[in-house]
Amino acid sequence: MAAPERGRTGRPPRTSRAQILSAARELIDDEGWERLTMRKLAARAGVAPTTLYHHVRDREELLAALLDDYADRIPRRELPREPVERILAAATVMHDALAGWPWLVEVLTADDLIGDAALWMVEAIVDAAMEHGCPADEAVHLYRSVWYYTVGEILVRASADRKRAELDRPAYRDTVFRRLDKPELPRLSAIAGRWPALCAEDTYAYGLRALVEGLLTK
Amino acid sequence: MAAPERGRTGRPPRTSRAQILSAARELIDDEGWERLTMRKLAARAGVAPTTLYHHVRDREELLAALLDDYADRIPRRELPREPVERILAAATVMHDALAGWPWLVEVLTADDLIGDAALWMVEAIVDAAMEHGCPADEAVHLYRSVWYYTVGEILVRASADRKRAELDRPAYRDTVFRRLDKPELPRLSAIAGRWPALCAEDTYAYGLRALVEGLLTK
DNA sequence: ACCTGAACACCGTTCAAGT
DNA sequence: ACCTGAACACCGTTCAAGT
Repeated sequence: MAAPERGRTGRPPRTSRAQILSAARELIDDEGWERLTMRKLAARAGVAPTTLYHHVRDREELLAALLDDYADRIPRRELPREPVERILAAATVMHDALAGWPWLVEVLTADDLIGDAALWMVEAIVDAAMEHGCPADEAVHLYRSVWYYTVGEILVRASADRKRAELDRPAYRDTVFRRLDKPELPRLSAIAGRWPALCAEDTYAYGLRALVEGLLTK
Repeated sequence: MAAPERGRTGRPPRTSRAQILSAARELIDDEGWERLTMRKLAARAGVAPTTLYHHVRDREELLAALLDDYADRIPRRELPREPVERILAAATVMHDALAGWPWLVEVLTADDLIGDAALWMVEAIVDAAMEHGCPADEAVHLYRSVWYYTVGEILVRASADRKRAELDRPAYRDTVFRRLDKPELPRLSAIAGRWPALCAEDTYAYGLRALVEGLLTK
């Protein structure tokens, strides 16, 4: 009741939530999200660690805020009219957004955390599937299959990249494939040398199209 | 040279690596893998925290050991002869093995960590794809698409389950879908009420079949 | 209202010392 | 050879006290 519109009481703020968020983004880009600690973040923001708790509830809320923020920035693309192509395009927007900041997937993998701001992509996919002739349930299931595939791709690629960056150990896969000349694994033995190169290829779009066409031509 | 076959020198071991691993398994089953700390593990094993480092190099090696161990226990199933069905069956074995201990995915998501013991499943899929007529590269790409889809499904389901278990917050998704009556999201608004139920359905096999058939009928 | 230092209850890991 | 306590360099978070 007595709270004045403009004149607040007490000390004026020196730190804003926005400052904290952008410091957090810097820190994550520099060191990765697992290495974001409240204490390091405070240091970068130039405040005491305890000050952070005036602006965010806890570490988890901070990460969720970063995620929402990022989702808001995803530009809304014009999507093709043809349903199948529309699904592929919307899924690709999701995929590319995640690929740009793969740690998000690790924070968010719950089916849902696709906050508000990202729902238009879900809508696009469900709508296109229904326009193509799917009943509602199937459209949702299609969306979920696409989501599984997309999350998996991002995650596998992200952790492969991370492993590659930590050059200390020579990539477990390589040691596995080196000893790989077993009669019970003829196909893998034959292809062992080319395996790393084949895995490095970007086949997201390829698999996505197959998945969607497979789902729609049942 | 002088090392005797049987008579070792020094104090006899009181702790074995196997004991540590099984204590770790208990701890993970009780509290989840993120909560497995070296100190808690030591307490459960009845030794000093520092003792663990005599038996495993560090926490990461411990987790890798658990993973290898688990992979060794996956029973080798007889797979169908028909290629498409063989792919589906092998993928399902992978899927079910991971579903039984979903934290593994989070440890392992690198494309590779499918240690030695699990390679037969990869072999089965690549082999079936080639028998069906795929060239080697395509067979590998098919395997990877299946792997993405599988990893994604496990991960999304596991973290949804975890969220549900932490009942303190009322599932972000539900709050999102409650306010969901926006004209720009007509499909989602119409289906909002049924969304949770639809997401709870197990559609792994459904999407897997579509993906594989989509990939093979290009 | 906003910020802080001190403190609590933790971590993983190393290393010199004990048996 | 095996095990340990003490110690190091960290965590996230709370809370009473300062301005």
